[in-house]
Amino acid sequence: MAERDGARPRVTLKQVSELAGVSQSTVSRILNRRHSAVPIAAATRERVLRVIEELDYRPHPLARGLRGGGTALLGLIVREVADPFFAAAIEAIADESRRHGYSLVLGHARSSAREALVLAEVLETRHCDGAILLGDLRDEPRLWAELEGSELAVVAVCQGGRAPGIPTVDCDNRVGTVMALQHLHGLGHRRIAFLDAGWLGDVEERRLAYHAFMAERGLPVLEGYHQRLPGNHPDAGLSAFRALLELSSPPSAVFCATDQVALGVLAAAARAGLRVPADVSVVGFDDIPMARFAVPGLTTVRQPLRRMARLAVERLLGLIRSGAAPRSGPARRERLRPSLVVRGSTAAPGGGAGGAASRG
Amino acid sequence: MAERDGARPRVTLKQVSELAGVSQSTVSRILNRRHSAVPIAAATRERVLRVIEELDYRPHPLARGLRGGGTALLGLIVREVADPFFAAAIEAIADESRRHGYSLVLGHARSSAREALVLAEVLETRHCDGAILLGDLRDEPRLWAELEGSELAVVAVCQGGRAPGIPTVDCDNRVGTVMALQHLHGLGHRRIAFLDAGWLGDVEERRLAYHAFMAERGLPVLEGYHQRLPGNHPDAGLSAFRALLELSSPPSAVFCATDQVALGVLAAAARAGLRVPADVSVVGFDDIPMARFAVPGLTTVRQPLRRMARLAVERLLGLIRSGAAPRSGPARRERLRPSLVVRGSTAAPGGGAGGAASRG
DNA sequence: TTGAAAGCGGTACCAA
DNA sequence: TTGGTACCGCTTTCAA
Repeated sequence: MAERDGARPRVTLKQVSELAGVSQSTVSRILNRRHSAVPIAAATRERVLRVIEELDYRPHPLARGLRGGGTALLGLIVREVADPFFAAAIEAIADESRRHGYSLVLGHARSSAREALVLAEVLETRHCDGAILLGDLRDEPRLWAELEGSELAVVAVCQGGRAPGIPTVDCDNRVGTVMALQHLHGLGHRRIAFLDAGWLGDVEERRLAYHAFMAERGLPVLEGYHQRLPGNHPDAGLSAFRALLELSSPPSAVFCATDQVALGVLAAAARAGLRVPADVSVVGFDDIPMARFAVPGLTTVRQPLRRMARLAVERLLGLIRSGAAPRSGPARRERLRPSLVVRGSTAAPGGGAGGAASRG
Repeated sequence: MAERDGARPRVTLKQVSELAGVSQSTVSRILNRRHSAVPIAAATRERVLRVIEELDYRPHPLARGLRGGGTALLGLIVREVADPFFAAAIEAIADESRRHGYSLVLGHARSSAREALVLAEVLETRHCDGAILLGDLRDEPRLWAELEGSELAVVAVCQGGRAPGIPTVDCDNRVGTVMALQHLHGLGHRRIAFLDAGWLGDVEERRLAYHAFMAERGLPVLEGYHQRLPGNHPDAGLSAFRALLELSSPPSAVFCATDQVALGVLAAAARAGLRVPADVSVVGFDDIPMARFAVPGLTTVRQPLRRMARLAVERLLGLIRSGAAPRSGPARRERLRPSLVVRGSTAAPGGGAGGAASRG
């Protein structure tokens, strides 16, 4: 009755060694067989392994980490955990990490000086063996400062802008945008509007690509055709589409920087009594799970998420294994090719009563 | 050139103490002032704090945890990270945890013996000070076995079924279901179908509540009115709704166990040329972010997620502070009251050409 | 082929 | 009020 009731006090390496009648070093060696420039007697190993089994012994990760063995923990810093695209990315990264024996520590990066600090603490220490930056975090100066000074292994995913000295994995937003616009253009659309999704991340590249495409083809970007949204949310897409309808010459197609925005546009169109795609075509970007189930199904550009996750994790583990991150000079940037997914939200213009312009 | 280039070798407690001319104990005490049954000279504290500042010293969490100080890490075990409802829950829990200085370690629990093991390792060790189980994990025997044997502080959220000896926070699914059905009933619906969403979690309580409600009011649950779905996904809702349309007497309203399923129903209705709510009313459950932007807006039952998260984290921290979890007997179960959110997907029956029955 | 022992960075108990 | 010091559980030389 002396000890806390039901407290199974944890099996230690020492106990294993004693019960097996060997030294701790021996047990440790058997556990980490990779370091075996040292041979071990088969009989000894046998015996030790049996004891380990019997006692259901598990190495203490903290102790291990403290001594320099790594923590099997990867930090994942995300701005918006609940965003459908990022949620899917988190899932993919978590799966991929686990395939390699790592768990994720979630750093939710909602802007705020104090929070960024906490986050940095999680990172900077040896708590995590490495970290993945998911999404655009350029507006987190403390984070970058912290990263700069540390030798932590870091990889960025969907970072949008370049991260100094940090290997990056993202999809080729320019190519994706061109795919979307070519699709619309091919259907006969000329009046194509663009809704961005705030200033963050990949959105910027898509915006640039839109303007480049329109200029190249000599398509007009009328006043108001490029709507600036306050953030990446259906709400924003909804309002922006309304603004589009107020224009003297509304577009016949809308290219949205993200699916989230596009879903808002679909909602707005429905509420305005417009039919998609008869009255107006809509294209998104990302191919979030919901895109398939929108009404109508959303034509969009798919990011190869699993492959991106795999690549990011592999790069990160590579960095970890190879010692530290030589955070200097331009780092490798991996750009995966997206693909166009055509669903029901796009069609040739004029299928309805003359496009969105016919409204009112 | 002896050491790795750019490796800032980490400031330790010892260095601080030496530079400040005090002992390690003193520094440690100043850092953890809560344990101060011990007074400390103001001058000393001053000096030490300055050195800490100067050296930008941060305690090593691993070392701290090893000695028993806790890791400031909470394990979060989730089945489906990318599910919109759970993603929102993760966000809420992450925010709440951070308000208390804790980070989350993500355990992605997709069923698989080996994975559950890895997960258990993360938990069982002192890696995490406690853990939150999010969603139904009853089919993870290894997890429960592990939990049983450990003294880890654990709280379950949206667990659906009871978890033996584990404090639980969820919403009152029965009340929520009744709200939804009363709403439909009040609008005049009598032929109300139910789509479950697999067998997991809260769904079961909603199913029971549906049958109870229908029986009480003497409403018929015709053959096929309760569709069993393979899982919680729009896809499943889509197929199930099609099956509903095949019935000789299709329902005038559909109550879905989750919004995910309801979104699938909305898509299916649109593809079948049915108008919602004129031809058929649809109600969901959860109020995921997308529900507002569905076409039409989805009437649904909202779970008070922030409050649930707050409660869960507080309970967990309480357990952690109070020592261990006395994993025995029935534990407290907190059921929060949901609320009905009426949007455009519900209306009195017969508004269209006679309900879904009129199809074909 | 194996063992002894010195840490890793802190915390906390016991003296002074 | 402070300092000394024995650990926490494991890895890793260095010897034997």
